[in-house]
Amino acid sequence: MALEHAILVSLLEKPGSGYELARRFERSIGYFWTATHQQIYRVLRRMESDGLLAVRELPQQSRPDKKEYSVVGPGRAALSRWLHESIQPESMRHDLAVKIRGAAFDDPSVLVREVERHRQVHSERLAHYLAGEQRDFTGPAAPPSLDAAQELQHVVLRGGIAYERMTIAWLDDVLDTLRRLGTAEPHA
Amino acid sequence: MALEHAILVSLLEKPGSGYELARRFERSIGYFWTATHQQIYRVLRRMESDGLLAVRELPQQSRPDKKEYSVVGPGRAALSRWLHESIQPESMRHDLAVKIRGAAFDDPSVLVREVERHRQVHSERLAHYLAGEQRDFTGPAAPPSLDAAQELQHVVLRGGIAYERMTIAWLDDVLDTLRRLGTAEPHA
DNA sequence: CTTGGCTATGCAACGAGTTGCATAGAAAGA
DNA sequence: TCTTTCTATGCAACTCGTTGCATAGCCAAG
Repeated sequence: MALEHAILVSLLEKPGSGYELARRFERSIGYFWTATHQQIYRVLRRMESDGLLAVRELPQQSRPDKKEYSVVGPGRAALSRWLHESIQPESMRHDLAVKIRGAAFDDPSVLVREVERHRQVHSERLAHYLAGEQRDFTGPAAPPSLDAAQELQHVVLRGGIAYERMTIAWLDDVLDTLRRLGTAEPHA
Repeated sequence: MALEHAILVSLLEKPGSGYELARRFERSIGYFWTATHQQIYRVLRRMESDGLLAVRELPQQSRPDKKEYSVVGPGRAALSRWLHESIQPESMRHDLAVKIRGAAFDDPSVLVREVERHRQVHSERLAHYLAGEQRDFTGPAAPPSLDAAQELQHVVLRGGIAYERMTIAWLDDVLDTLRRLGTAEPHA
């Protein structure tokens, strides 16, 4: 149940509402974790009733009220406990790879479009990460010296960048292979 | 619901029992998809009752009977349909990255051991993949020319290799960062 | 002026995935 | 001999995660 921990980290970095968390999960935290707003609201309520979080109701005009969550003592302790546990290395879950192997039982060339589309998405993500890196860490507007939290955010972002670069290179390899098979063995 | 599709691909590559599938999911298919035997048995039963698979009961002596599943017409059609659909590019779910960002709120050096352990696991996986590549595709015992299915298996395996190499390099980067922070700012 | 998007939260239902347990005989190692 | 491991399947209970829907007022674009 690492969604809880991802939420703790995100709220320690900055308190916020469920809605705000959901948006963060589409951006920075979402580089390596995703969740829908449903998931987030449900877990937030549970974490609050477990005493890991505190809520503050912020009435807003012309907008629904907002519940701002922040981490309290037991939440911080829970995160610390988790950091000292060991987790098992993640295992992949890569639909596209399943499709690629499956293409052997159909026409491989039907996947060319799909793989191109994925390549496009990963290119955009890479550009987005690189822009973020410039903005926050390596560009002229970035702070001249970084604290520990920023250093760690940067190394995670470098992981995201490395992942996208690797993925793009691999998808090019896949496209070459699919096109080679397409011309060599035209299917029905 | 891509587990269904992963099972279809695996059974098209070679019919087998739930138990055998579970073992494959620890090896080749498992490079990019995982499932427990529970998951697999349950889905197999559903797929069979949906008419996607056929079962053959193989009585065995001194061993529980085995149910060998194979893909039948509608199963093949379901796979083909799925191949023509588009799927959304996967999104990460990387516990370790959550931990790394979380380490800012504790002592970063507690993660060194953990990251080293993950690095070790990924090194072993890389060695395992490279051995498999030698055996099946690039070594002297590999078939001299490959059919489409083998080409596609190979390009997926190359993806696994690229992934592991990238991950190992990134974990080295993480270790450098953690160690730098550990000496620069010794915590309580 | 109407459609769609944004903020903000939530219910209900479902499907996906994990964990613990159970059975049961055979072979291999301590 | 005793314990563990392997083959082979399965139930029950649970948590995790997704999808569709609902509310509700505001703002911007067509």
